[in-house]
Amino acid sequence: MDKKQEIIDAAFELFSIKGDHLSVAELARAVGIKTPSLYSHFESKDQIMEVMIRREIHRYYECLEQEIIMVENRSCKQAMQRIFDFAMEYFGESKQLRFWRTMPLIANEQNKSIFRQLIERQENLYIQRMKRCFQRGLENGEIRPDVSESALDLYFTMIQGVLDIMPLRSIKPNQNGFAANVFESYWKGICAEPSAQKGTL
Amino acid sequence: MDKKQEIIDAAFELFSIKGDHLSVAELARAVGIKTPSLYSHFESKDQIMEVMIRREIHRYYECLEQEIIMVENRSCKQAMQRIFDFAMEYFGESKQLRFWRTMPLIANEQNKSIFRQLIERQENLYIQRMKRCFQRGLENGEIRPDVSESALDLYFTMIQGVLDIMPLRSIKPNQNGFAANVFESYWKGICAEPSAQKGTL
DNA sequence: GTCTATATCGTGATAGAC
DNA sequence: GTCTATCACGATATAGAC
Repeated sequence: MDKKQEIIDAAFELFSIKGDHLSVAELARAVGIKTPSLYSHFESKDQIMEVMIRREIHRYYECLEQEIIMVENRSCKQAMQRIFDFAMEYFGESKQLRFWRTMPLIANEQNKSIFRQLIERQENLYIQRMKRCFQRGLENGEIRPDVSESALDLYFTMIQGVLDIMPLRSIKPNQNGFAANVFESYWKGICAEPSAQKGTL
Repeated sequence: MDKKQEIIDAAFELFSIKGDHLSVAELARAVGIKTPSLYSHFESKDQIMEVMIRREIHRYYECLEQEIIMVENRSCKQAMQRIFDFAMEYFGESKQLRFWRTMPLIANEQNKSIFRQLIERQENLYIQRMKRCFQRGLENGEIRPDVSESALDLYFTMIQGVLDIMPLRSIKPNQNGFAANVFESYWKGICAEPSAQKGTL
């Protein structure tokens, strides 16, 4: 088995728990070696962090990309719902949620800047894809014609916000009612036939 | 002037920039004394952190409370808009946004637990108040009668989400268009006469 | 690749003089 | 209340044997 990989895996685990406070000693212990041995695999702690964070960012947007491709010929509602659900599933793993909350706050400014740019680029691709999905909904009449494009921004903010609010209120990702109801409320606000939609309360 | 207060102020500034990495040496320098002198005012670094964080949590919910009282006899839309705007103003100060992002990630588990409880209690009061506002909107016909209570959760998630998304897309709080448009989209989704609302795009 | 031993630094905190 | 001097500790990292 690949020790390098093992180290990165353990670094991810520890980082999502202890954030920047993870020490190389803990990391070494987690993979069953002594501290100096880490330095046969990596140059520095910062390098380990960089590789680990870069991998997770890449992994997330890779999965997201695949989900989007899979729903490209579905209805707008189905697509938006699926991508919403995907975010809930991915971030439902509390490790991953903590990773993304912690990552922007790391001390190393150089790494921080690298990740910012990486994410901004990926995020723009994601926005473009969802914009097309939204347009499709407008064109095929799923979405009311008077709905502005800001409703798509409301969609993005909803996803982020649900992920903030659920831990704040101690709602577990399993209790899926909260997230599902919020999405229904959102969709009801932009869909063409509000009276035809089934209420959730 | 009160040195104790000065220290807390400086701790807030530094914490919102450097998070948990702020050192007592920096803190002492910031208020123009040497490290050991800090310990005439406080018992430990953890205590300084506790007082400082507690103060900011209190300050925030105090302001929020006042805003809510001020809009209690206004229309539902005006009230929701005002509270939304208040959040944008408060967190528009990047210090405060960083404070609230960083605070849940501090290392000291005991402090962390104290703040969790403190916030959860305040947050419940806030939710109750907004629930009443929402009910008012339903009763006086501002909000469509078929809108479920989850639309209020969508409101909360929107506020949180806007605060996440804006820095992610490098949108400055001054460029108020983004937030304002998202709120309009939200309101359009729940208000009684969608055709009467002015679109924003 | 892994180890023991060690270097070097920054940290939070204390003792004790003024 | 503030200082100088100092401590104990844990951090990252390196040297060099196996």
